Amino acid sequence: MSKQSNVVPRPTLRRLAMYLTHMQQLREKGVRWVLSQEMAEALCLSSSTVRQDLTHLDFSGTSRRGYDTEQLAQVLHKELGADQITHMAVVGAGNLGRALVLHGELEKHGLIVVGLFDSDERSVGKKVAGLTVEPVKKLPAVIRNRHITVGIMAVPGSSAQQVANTLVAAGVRGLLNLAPARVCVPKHIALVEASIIPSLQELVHLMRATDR
Amino acid sequence: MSKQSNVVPRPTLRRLAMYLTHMQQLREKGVRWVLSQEMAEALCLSSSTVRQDLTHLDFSGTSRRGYDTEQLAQVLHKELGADQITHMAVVGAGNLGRALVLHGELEKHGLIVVGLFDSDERSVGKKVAGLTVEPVKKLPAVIRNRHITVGIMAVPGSSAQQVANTLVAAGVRGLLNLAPARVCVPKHIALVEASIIPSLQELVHLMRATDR
DNA sequence: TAGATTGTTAATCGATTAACAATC
DNA sequence: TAGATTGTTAATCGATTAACAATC
Repeated sequence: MSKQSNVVPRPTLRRLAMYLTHMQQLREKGVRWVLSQEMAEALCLSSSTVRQDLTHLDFSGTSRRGYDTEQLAQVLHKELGADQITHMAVVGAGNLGRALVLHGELEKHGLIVVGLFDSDERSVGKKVAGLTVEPVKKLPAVIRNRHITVGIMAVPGSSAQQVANTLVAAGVRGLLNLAPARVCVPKHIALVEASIIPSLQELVHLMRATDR
Repeated sequence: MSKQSNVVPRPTLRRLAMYLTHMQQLREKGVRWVLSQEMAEALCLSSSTVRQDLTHLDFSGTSRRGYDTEQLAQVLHKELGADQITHMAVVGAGNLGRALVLHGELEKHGLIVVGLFDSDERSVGKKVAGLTVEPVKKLPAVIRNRHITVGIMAVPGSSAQQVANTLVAAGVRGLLNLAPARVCVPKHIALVEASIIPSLQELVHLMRATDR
């Protein structure tokens, strides 16, 4: 009945998102029940990890039958905040920033881009899928007026920290950093890194390492 | 002289990429030496973590002076594979896939997109920055002919596993998964996940959790 | 009931942090 | 030399895995 202690470890959190997409796929196929062992196989995990992860949810399985896919999908949906609308701002109207605005999948998860900013005068005023690129100096006012709680940074590495500071000062409570540079934020601000270049560098190293 | 044991832990690897961009920024400013403590502050780490990480490199600092920024940049550059050209294929010519092809920064790191594929007939033949979108069925031949070693998956979650299988069968040795679904690959294939939607779900959860 | 699967507890593994000896 | 910083070793922390009792 009452929620678990509520501090979901980060690695678990990432897997919860995977469980949700997997449940949605199973439900489309009409599968009602799934075993921890089956989930583990589908997602390259151990069944132990799956069961441990699910203890963080306000949810239980049934011995010998496994987990109700619909119920699990619902609980995960809520746990990952998809039951509420989140307003986001994208900073950086380059190729990546524009791609995000055009990305239709976000809305399915309650995520809406309601602001697009760029520091380059020349791109200000351009339209991207119904949104107009606005200058970064308008950011603080827009963040407040449109109730934006998440900032997505799609800027060059050299300006990443400065943009992060601006967003935090404007009042966002979470940052997704897509820039190829680490940023520092106060610890009450949630930060997730998903930069592509560092990920590719990691990948290339792993490939070399297995060579030898 | 001889390389360290050469199994760089993943968390360390991610930080090595950060150290490299930081070194490049310092060098632009003309900074010759940097202390582990200074690096730690700039990147929100502990100096202990920085020193531990650097032990994985074929490189040493100097007591009381710190690390030579140029030398460290060089060693990191090499360690992360930027000294060699890596040919990559992007699968999925949607907004994200096209943004990657147009992303000018990749080449600075020795990363070149030499193939762009899509399963949708309608986008086949279109040009994106000098590359022509090719049908997925040509993938195996192209991977071989153009010496492609990395596959970047920018496809819907529902087709992610199938695309991964195709890429692996075609002979790539590393995969960057940008699709919102976990994929399984044989263990000799390097895999890095950098999907945006799961990252945003993680972020939204973290924001909620700190609320309470 | 018997048997298989969950939920949970304990053991293992790996990464981070702390502490300090070696070094410049 | 004295003092501060690196490199390294040991202690701590956290996540994963293994094992098993509870449950259906």
